[in-house]
Amino acid sequence: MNDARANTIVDIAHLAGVSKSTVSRALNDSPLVGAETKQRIREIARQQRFQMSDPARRLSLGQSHVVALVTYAYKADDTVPDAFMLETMSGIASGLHAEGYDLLVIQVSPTDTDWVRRYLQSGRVDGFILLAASCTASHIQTLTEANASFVIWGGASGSHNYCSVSGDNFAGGKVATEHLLRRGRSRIGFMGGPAREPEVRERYRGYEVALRDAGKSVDPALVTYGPFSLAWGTKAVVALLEQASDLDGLFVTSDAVAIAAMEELRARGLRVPDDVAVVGYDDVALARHSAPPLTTVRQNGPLAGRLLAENLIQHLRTGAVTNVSIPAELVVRESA
Amino acid sequence: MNDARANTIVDIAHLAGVSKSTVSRALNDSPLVGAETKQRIREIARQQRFQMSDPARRLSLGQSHVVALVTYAYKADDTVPDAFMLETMSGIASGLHAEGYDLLVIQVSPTDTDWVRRYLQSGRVDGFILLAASCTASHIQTLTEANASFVIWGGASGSHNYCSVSGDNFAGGKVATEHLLRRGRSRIGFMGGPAREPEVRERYRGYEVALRDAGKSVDPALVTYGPFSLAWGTKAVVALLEQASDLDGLFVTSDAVAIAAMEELRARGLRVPDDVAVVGYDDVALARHSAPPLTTVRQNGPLAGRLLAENLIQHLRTGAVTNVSIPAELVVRESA
DNA sequence: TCATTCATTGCAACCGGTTGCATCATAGCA
DNA sequence: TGCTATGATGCAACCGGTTGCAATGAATGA
Repeated sequence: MNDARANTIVDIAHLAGVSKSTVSRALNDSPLVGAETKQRIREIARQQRFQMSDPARRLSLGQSHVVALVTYAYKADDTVPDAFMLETMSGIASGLHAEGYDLLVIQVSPTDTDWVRRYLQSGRVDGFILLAASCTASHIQTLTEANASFVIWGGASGSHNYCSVSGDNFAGGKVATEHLLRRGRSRIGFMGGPAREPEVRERYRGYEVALRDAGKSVDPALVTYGPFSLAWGTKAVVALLEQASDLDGLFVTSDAVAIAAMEELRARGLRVPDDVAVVGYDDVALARHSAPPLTTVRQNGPLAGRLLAENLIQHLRTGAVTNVSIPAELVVRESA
Repeated sequence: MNDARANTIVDIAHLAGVSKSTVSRALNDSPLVGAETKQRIREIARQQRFQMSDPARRLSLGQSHVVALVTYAYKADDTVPDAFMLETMSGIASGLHAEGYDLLVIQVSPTDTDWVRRYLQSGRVDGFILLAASCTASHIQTLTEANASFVIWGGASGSHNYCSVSGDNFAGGKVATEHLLRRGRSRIGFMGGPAREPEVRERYRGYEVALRDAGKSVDPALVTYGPFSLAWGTKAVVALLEQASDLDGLFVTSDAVAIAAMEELRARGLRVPDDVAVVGYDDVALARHSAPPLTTVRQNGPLAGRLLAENLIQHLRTGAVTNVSIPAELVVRESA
C-alpha cells in the first residue's frame, strides 16, 4: 500500500506543521484559529480528500447526528403503500441532510419497547420519527420516560408534550364532505380507516361538522370503519349499500381503498359519479388514473417530511416542543 | 440526577469486581472468560439495562455495522411509487437486522459521486445498496475505485465483478408475452420503461424470444420506450395505436403505467381484454383492483430485500461476489 | 519603556470501547 | 515434588477525534 493519503487529523497536522487540536478546530470552523492558518489547513485537507472519522467524532461529542424513522415490518397485504409515505420519507431525508443529520430506518415489533433504549442509550441515534398509525401509547410513554427526542406524524391535535406534525385532517374531511354536498349529494357515506387512529377520527369530525353546517345530521348507517386494506374497501361498500341503498356519495379516507370501492360500485352496476360520487384521501399517484380519475384530498408529503425533520432537530438542539399542521387541499377530478 | 445506572463497561466492571477487559470479553461472548464469570457479568449487565456505546465500539472495531440504501430525491411526478420499493426496503431492513446491521437511507444527486468517500471513508457506513434504475456507470466506477462493498438491485445479468440481485426479467418478459400469445393475440405491443435500464432490456429480450419461439418476429411499430410515468403511459398508447391500429395485446413493464394505459384504451372505446389484452409488471397492490384487475408479473420484494442484505453482508465479511436472480411469477387476473 | 490584554496555538486528558501481551493460579504430568 | 501446559484475568496501549487550560508572542495602553 503506497496509499499515503492522510487518514487522521494527526496526519493533516503533520502536513500543516501544527498540532491536532488546531486541525480539529480549523475543520470545525472554530474562531479560535487564525484565519490564514484555517485556510491553509482546510486547503490541505481538501487536497488530501480528508474525511474525519465519524465514530471518533461521535464518541467525543456524545451525539450521533442520526435520526431513526420507526416503522413496522411492511406487509403488502394489510398496508397500502402510499406514494405519500415515500414522498414523506424523501422529505425527511432531505430535511435531515440539510442540517447534517442522517436517516436510519428501523423496524420494530409492536409489542417491543426495548428498542428505545437499544438505539438511544447506545448512542446510535439522537432521536426518533414515528408515525401515529404505527405508534401505541406505550411507545410514547417509553419514549417520554427515556427522555428521548421524538416527533410524531399524524398525532392527535390534542394537548401533549411532544412534537408533532399532522395534516389538517379535520379540514380535509370537512372540505371533502362539503364538496360532495355541493355536488348535490344528500346520503353521503363515510368509510374510515381504523377507528382508533387519530387521523381517521379527525377526518370524521370534519365530515360531521360539514353535514351539521348543511343542516344535516350523521346517519350511523352511513358510517363504517375498518382496516386500510383494499379487501375491506370492497366489503365495506357491500355493507354500506345494504344498510343504505340510497347512498349517493362516499368519502373514503384513503385513495387506495377508494379505488377498490369504486371498482365494487361499478361491479354492482352503479356509475361513478352519476349514481355515487366518491372522494378519496392522499392523492396517490394512481388517483389521477383511476376509473374515473379520483377526486381526493392532497397533503404535501415532502413538506411534511421536511417539517418532521426540522422540528425534531430543533427539539434536539433547544428542547422546543412544536405542533404543526399542514394544509389539506381538495383536488377535484371526475369521481365527484 | 440520582440515575446511578451503569453507563460504561467500567461501571459494570466495578459491580462485578473484574476489569473492564473481562467485561468487554464477557459481553462479546469471548471464549477467553470463564463460564461462571461470563454468566455473572451478563446478569449484572441485564439488571443494569446496560447498553454498550456504539460509537466507542465502532471506533475500536473500525466498522459501523451500518449499510446505506442509496436513493435519489423522490419526485412523485416522474417516479411511480412502488409497492415493490417499500416491500423491498422492508426486506432489506429485516435482513440487515438479523445480522446486526442497521439501514441508513441517503439521497444523492445524480451528478455527485463524492458521497462514496463521504460515507465510506468517514466510517459512517460499511457498504451500500443501490438500485440499478438510479445508478450510473460513474457511480459504479467510483465505488469500485474506493474499494467499497456494494450490491445492486436489478443490475445487468452480464459479467461484472460486483454483487447483484435481480428479478429474472428475461423470464418475466417471456412468460408475460407467452401468456398473451396463448390468449390468441398476434399483434402484441411492448411498452418498456427507459431503454437504457437493464431491467427493461431484459424484459424486452424475453418478449422477443417468446415471439420468436412462436414463429413471429418483432414489429418495430409495436415497440416503444419512455419514462416510467403515468403520463407517458397515456401518450404511448396513443402513439402505438397510430402506428398499429390492429394492436390486440400489450405488455407494459410497469403496473402503474399499465393502469394508465388501460384507462386510455378505455377512453378510446377499446375494451380490455376483449379488444386489447394487457399484462403489467410488479404486481402493485392496486393491480388487483384496477379495472379490470390486472394480469401482471410478480417479484418477491421481501425476498429481494433479504437477499440484497445478506449478499452485501457476505461480501463485507468474506469478499465473496454473488449474483442472484429471483423468480418472476405470472399472476393471471382479468386484463389478459 | 513596561505591564497588561488578547489572539493563537499546543499539551494532555477524556470519550468508551477492544485487544496483544504479561501475569498468575491451578491442574496435569513425569 | 518440581516443572510445564493451560485457562482466566488484568494492564495498558490504541482507535481518532474534542476541549479545558496553559503557554506563547504580539499589540495595546499608560
